[in-house]
Amino acid sequence: MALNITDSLTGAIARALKDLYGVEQSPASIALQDTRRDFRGDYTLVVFPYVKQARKSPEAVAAEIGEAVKAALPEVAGYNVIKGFLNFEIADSYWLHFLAERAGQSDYGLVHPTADAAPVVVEYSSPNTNKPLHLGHIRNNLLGWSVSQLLAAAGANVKKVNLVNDRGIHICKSMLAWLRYGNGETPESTGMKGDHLVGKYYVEFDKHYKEEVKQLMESGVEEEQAKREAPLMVEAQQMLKRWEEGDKEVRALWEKMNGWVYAGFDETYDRLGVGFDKVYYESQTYLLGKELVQKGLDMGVLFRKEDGSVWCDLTGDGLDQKLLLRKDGTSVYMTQDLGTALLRHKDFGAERLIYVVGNEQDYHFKVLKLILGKLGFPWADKVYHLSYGMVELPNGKMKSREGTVVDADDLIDEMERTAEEMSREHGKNDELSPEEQKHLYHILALGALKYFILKVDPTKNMLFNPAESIDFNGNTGPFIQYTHARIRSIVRKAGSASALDTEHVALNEKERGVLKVLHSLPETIASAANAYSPAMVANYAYELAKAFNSFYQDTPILREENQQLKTMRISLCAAVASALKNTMNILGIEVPERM
RNA sequence: GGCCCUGUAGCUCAGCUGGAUAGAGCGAGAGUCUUCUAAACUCUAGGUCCUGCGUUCGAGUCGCAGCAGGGUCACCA
Repeated sequence: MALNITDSLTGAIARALKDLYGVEQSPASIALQDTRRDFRGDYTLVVFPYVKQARKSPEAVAAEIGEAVKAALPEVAGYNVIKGFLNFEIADSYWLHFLAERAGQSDYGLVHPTADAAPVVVEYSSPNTNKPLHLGHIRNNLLGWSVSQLLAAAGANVKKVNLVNDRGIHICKSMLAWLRYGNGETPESTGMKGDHLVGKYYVEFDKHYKEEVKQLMESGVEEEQAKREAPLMVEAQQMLKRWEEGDKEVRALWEKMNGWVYAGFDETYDRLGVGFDKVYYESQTYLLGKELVQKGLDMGVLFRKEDGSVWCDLTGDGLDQKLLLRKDGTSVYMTQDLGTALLRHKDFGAERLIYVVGNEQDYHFKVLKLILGKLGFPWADKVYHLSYGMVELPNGKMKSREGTVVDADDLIDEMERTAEEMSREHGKNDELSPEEQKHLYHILALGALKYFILKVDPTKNMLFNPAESIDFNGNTGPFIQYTHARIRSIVRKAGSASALDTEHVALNEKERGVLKVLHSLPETIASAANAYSPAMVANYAYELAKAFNSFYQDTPILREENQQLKTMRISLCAAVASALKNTMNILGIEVPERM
C-alpha cells in the first residue's frame, strides 16, 4: 500500500493495454485526470486514444480495462464507464492508509535535498542603490524567495544570491545632488530611512538637471546635445570617472551613502521576510568577464573590429551582433554578466543558475545563454531566466515622473494598518499580548500582499489594485491563514490523538474531497518547481483551504460521538493544517495559530 | 518595421502534457451563527474562451493568418 495510487493505476492500465490489445504504452505516458465532480469516481482514464488499436467500441475498451485494473488492484473498489471515460473508484481504506501513513507526516509533500545534490543558484532582488524599493521590486523579491523555497521543497540545494548594483552614473547623481543641495543631511538628522534619503537626492538631481537642459535648449542648443552637456550631467560623469580612478573623497562619500541605502534595504528585506546566502556587489564584479572575452577571442568565437571593440556575432542564431568590450577596452553589462555567471558557477559548484529578472530583459538573457554556450560552458543551457511580467496599476504603469510609483515601505505600512483595523473589527484577538497582536497584524498584512502577488502566473503582467490587495476575504492569503488558525484551534482542543482505524471507517464525500486534494500535494510541488511557479502552489493552498472549509462547515469533528470517526477527522484536520503551513511557507507566508 | 509575450464572466485570475456540460474570487441577488473561530459556508444570475481558417474521433489548449495590448531591438543596466 506504500505505492501511490496514481502510479499503481497507470502501471495496471499499461499492463491491461498490453495484455488485452498488445498496445505498448509506458505508465508515465498514461494521463490520468481527476474525475469531474458531477461523476462518480476519483480518477479517470480517457480511452479514446486506444480504441483504434483495440478495434472495439470505447465503452467496451473502458469496461475491459476497468475490469482488469479492478482485478489487479485491491485499492480499486469499483469503476464506471460513461462513453469513453473510465472512472475508477478508490477504496476508503486506501485514503485512510494515506492519511495515517503519509499525509500525517509533518514534512508530507516535501522532498529533502540529498547532501550531494548540486547547488542551484537563484539570483533575485538585484537593486540599484540610488533609490528605495518599489512595488516592482516587491514582486521580484517575493518571487525570488518563493521560487527558492519551492525548489528546496522539491529537493534542490538552493543558494540565494543578490547582485547589488552599487556603482555607476545613477549613484553619482544622488551623490552629486546631496553634495550640492543636501546641507549635510543624514538619516539620523532627518529621521529618514537611508534609502529614501538617497532616493530623495536622486529626484533632486533630476529636477535641477531638467532645468539646466531646458535652459540650454532655450538658448538654442539641440536636445541631444543639451542632455549631454548640461553642467550637472558633465559633473556626474566626472564623478564617475573619479570613482573609477579610486579618488578617496568620492569613494568615501560613495561608501557613506551606500551604507545608508543598505541599512534601509536591510530593513525592507527584513519586513518582507527575504534574505540571501551571499550578496555580490557590482563594484567588485564589474571588471569580471574580460578574461572570458580574451578566451573567446582565442577560441575564435568573438572578433575584434577595426576600432578595437570586441563583438560576438549572433547572426547565425537569428540575432544581431553583440558588443562585449568598448573600443576603450571597458566592459558592458553583458561582459559583467558573463563574468558573474562563471564566478557563481565556481563559488557554489552550481549546476543551474536562475535569474529572477523582469521580462524586459528577455533579450539580454537569450544572448547571455548563447554566448556562454559559444564560450564552451556545458552548463550554459542550465541558465534559466525566470522572466516575470510587469506590475501595473489600475491607471497604468508606474512612472516615477508622474509620481505613481508605489513605494515598498509605504505599501507594507498601509497593509499593516489595514490588517490591524480588520482584526480589531473582528475583535477575536483581544486576549493576545500587544506583541502578539503586532506580530499577527504583520503576518496578516504580508500574507495578503504576498499571496496577492504570488497567486498570479509569474510570466504574466499583473494588475496591482491596492483596494483588492488588502481584501481579506475570498481567494486571499488571510483566508488561508484563517483556515489554518481555525484548524489549529480544533487540534489544540482535541489533545493527544489515538490511533487511526484504517479499516472500519467510512468516508463521506467532503472527507474524500479533502484527502484527494492532500494526495496531490507532492505532484503539485514537483510540477510547480518544474515550472518555477509559486502561483501553482498558491492555487493549491487555496483549493485545499476551500475543500477543508466545505468539510468543516457541515461535519462535526470534536462533537462527533463515534470515536473512530472523531479520531479520523482530527487526523484529517492536523494533516490539512500541516499542508497549509508547508505550502504557505513556500510562498514565504507565515500562518498564525489563532486570529 | 524585425523578434518576444499576452488576449477566458462586469473586474482580477485558474484551466498541467489536447478529452465529459470552461472554473474560482471580487462585484450583484438570496439564504445559514443558543452548537468545534461566520475573516466561513450554501445557492442564483453572469461566457461568440479576441476573430477566421486548419490539424484531430475530440481544440480555451496545437498550427497558420489577422486584430488588439505590452515588451524589446544601446558602446544603459
